Parts: sequence; structure tokens; C-alpha cells
Amino acid sequence: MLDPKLIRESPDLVRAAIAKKHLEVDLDGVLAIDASWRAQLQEVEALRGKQKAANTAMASLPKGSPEFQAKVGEMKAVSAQAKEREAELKRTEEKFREAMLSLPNLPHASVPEGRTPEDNVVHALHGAHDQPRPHAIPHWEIPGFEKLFDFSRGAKVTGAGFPFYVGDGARLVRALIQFFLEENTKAGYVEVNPPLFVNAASATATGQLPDKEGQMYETTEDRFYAIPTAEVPLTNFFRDEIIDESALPVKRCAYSPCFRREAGSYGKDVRGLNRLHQFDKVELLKWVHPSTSYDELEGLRADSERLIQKLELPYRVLLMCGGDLGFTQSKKYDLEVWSAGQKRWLEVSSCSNFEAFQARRAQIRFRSAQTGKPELLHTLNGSGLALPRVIAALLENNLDVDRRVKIPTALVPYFGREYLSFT
RNA sequence: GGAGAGAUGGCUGAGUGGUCGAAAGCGGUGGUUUGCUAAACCAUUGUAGGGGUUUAAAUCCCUACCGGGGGUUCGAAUCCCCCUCUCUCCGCCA
Repeated sequence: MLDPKLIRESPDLVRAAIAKKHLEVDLDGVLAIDASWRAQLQEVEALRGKQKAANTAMASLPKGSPEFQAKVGEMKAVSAQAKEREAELKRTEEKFREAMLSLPNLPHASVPEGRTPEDNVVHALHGAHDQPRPHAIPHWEIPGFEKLFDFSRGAKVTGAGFPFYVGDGARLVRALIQFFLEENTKAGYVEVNPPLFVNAASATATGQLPDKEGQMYETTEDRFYAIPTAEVPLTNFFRDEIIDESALPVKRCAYSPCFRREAGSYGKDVRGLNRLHQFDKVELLKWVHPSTSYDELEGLRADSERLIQKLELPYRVLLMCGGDLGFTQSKKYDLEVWSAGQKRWLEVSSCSNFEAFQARRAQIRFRSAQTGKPELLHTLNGSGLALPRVIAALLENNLDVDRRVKIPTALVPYFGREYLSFT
């Protein structure tokens, strides 16, 4: 959510910023609702003031006296009018809130212009992704792949995109989770094990609701949402709270399975481990002072990158252009690993600064040491990392002629062996 | 799942229809005293929104907020209904 004062006082600035995201927004409509809301508010407040004054006067009058009775009669009309106006105000408030929720976050000045994913800027390139590997094949074509990553059984038991991980497959998943959590903890992120279902208020605070409910699995009885990422419960940890300024930045990480309906996905994007309905991810989250959030974003990206480096995977860093930036982000880097068999980049992490967009929805504030007043903080999050595509890249890049996959040195202590075997 | 009890400001806790944004205590902040600390004493002490004034801040005025939502009433922290959460007991269960 944006600051209502900002759109009121600098509508042109907001309009220009939203244009950078190439989104259609009826800002004038929002401003019109805001104007009528303020007019109605003043009316209602005047009526309430009248009631309050009468109330004080009546308190000192004898209950049954003629003056008292006259006052009651007089105030009945005021009361009815106030009730009517308040109902009207309430409807306007609801409209205003909906309108505000429909406004996207504004991109940072450093976000490049652009409309499509092709316009994203390659910020950095690491490792030798371009060396020829004539024998590399897509991971799902590796003989024996189904033994370790059983999509058929998963489809039978649940549905497409819910694989079983078996034997070394399951072991690799466990090793990666453990590795990521250990590394992130060393980097200063406190480990959290979050709830896997959240309520509507939480999903609204992080921006999944309204509009994106189709992307989440929802329970029928209790109206809980299966989390699409640990970002949702983690960010909401401090919802409606005021944190001491000296505690900032707060850094936390969480492993969780993630559940996504992925309505509308198709083609090569969804083959094998590329896109699943349930997958494992370790998420990094920071709650920071507004003045430091862009430095913290660089730090977050570095923390995420270090994991890829330790896994010895070639990767690149993309700086997302305005048009490819999400609804809620101010600035975002995507980290993509090279998958030698598919000969394509796979996104394994997305590091974003939300500025106060989520914090305003969630009312997460800190008490300023200078002013003593609560102020909205900034939230950032990034993956550290999402597992399936990391696994895909490891399988495709490290497969040797004996159908063995070399486990990166840093991961060996967690996996327990130097090779994963399909035989 | 069943029965009961609760939810009040940073915390504890009073308040069962009207000058209650809310007693008291604790904590916080400022001050007096003090060689320093402590103690004592005095003062002060929430959040949000709107409006006036201002270059801005400060300040001033108004309104709302006693778990959330609705209702009764001229008037609700207080009465009624629904919901959420916490606690106790019973049942069930990893």
C-alpha cells in the first residue's frame, strides 16, 4: 500500500512511477474517492461533536426534567442523521481501501526502463556457463531419473507437480535444506520454522490478496491459505507490532515447503523439476531502517549469491526492469543458474526491496530513537535458495559418463557422499 | 468436539449506562536533591485520522480507538448478538 498523503500531494510523481511498471491504474478515480471521503469525514465528525457536547450537558441535568427530555428529543434527530452519514462514510472508506490496495508499489529510481523480461539488465555473470557440454541432457531424460524423482507416483497420489523424492533424491533435498540453513545462520539470519497455512489478513499484508487468490491453495472449512512462500508467515511475524529501533536490522531465515497452483503455466517451463506445485525453499527476510534498505538489498543479494557460489554453479544476476517488476516490489534482482542440459537459465532466487509497501499493509513499525515516534520500516526478502531448480542444475551440470552426479565440495558433509548415483 | 471463565493504555490492574482516553501502581522521560550511584520528591507519558496555522517543524482544534464486527440507546469500556484468541475441565489424538 502506498502512503495516501503521497498520492494526494504528488499525484504526478506517482503516475510517472506507476507508468514505469507499465500498469494501468485509475489514479484519478482513487483521488476522487479520497476527496469525497474527507468531505464525508468532516461531516460525520461535526455530528459526533454535537452528540458529544449534548452528552456532556445531559450528564449534569436531572434525568426526568423537562430540559433533559427536550434534549433527548432534539438529539434523536442528530443521532439518526449521524448514523446515516456514518454508514455512508464507511462505504466510502471500504471503496478507498480497495482502491489503495489496487495501487502497485513504486519502482526505485535505479530500476531500468523496460516492458518485458527481455529488457531486464544482466547485472553480473559468474562461472563458465558457455563452455561446450555436448553430452549434457535435460535432467528428466537422465536414465533412472524417475527412480529418484518419482513424478508418476506423485501424480497418482496427488496430481501433476507433486513428485516423490526417493533415496538419493530425498537425501539431496535434505542435504540442501540443511546446507542452506547452516550457511544462512552463519550469515546472521535467525532460523524460524513457520506455520504452513496463513489467514487472509496475512496474505493481504504481503500482497497475495486481493487478486492472486487463484495462485494459492485454500482450505474449505477454515479459509486458510497454504503458503506460496515462507515470506508470507515470516513477514507477518511482526504484523501490528512496533519494534525497537536498536533491534534493526532483524534478519531471519526459514525453510518451508511452498505450495503454488501455477494456474496458466505450460510448455517447457513445467518439465521435470522446473516448476512444481509443491517445492522446498529456504527464504531470507530482513526488517530494516528505511535509510539503509538499498544497502541491505545488496547485502541480501550477496548472501543469496554466496550459496550458489559454494555450490559451484554458473549463474547470472538480473536487475529487473520496470515492466517485469512485480506488483509489490520497488527493486528486484533475480539470480539464475545455468542448466547445461536444457541450455537455459533457471531462476533460483529473487531478492527484493519492498520499501514500506508491505510494512504499511501489515503495520510493522519501529520506534525512532530520535523522535520517539513509530515509523514504518522497510521489508526485504530473497530466496536462499529454492531447491528444485538448484537440483536440476546440479544434475545437468555435474552428470558424468557413469551416470553419477558430482556433489559440490561444500555440500558433501551434508550429503554424506561425493556422488549421487542413478544406477 | 463439549462445558465454563476471560480479553482494558508499554506492563499489572480498577471501572456494569452519562463530564471515562479511562483510577491506582509499575515502567519510561524530564527536573530537584546528590561527590557518584541509589533513594526520595515534583512534573510528564498512547495510537491513528481530519482540519487550522506554518516555507517546514513545533503548536493549536476536532474525531476515533477499552480483542474484532454488528445491535439497543439521546448517550456504550459498561447491556444484547456473532466471531477470533487465551485459560480451566471433559472427550479425542501424534
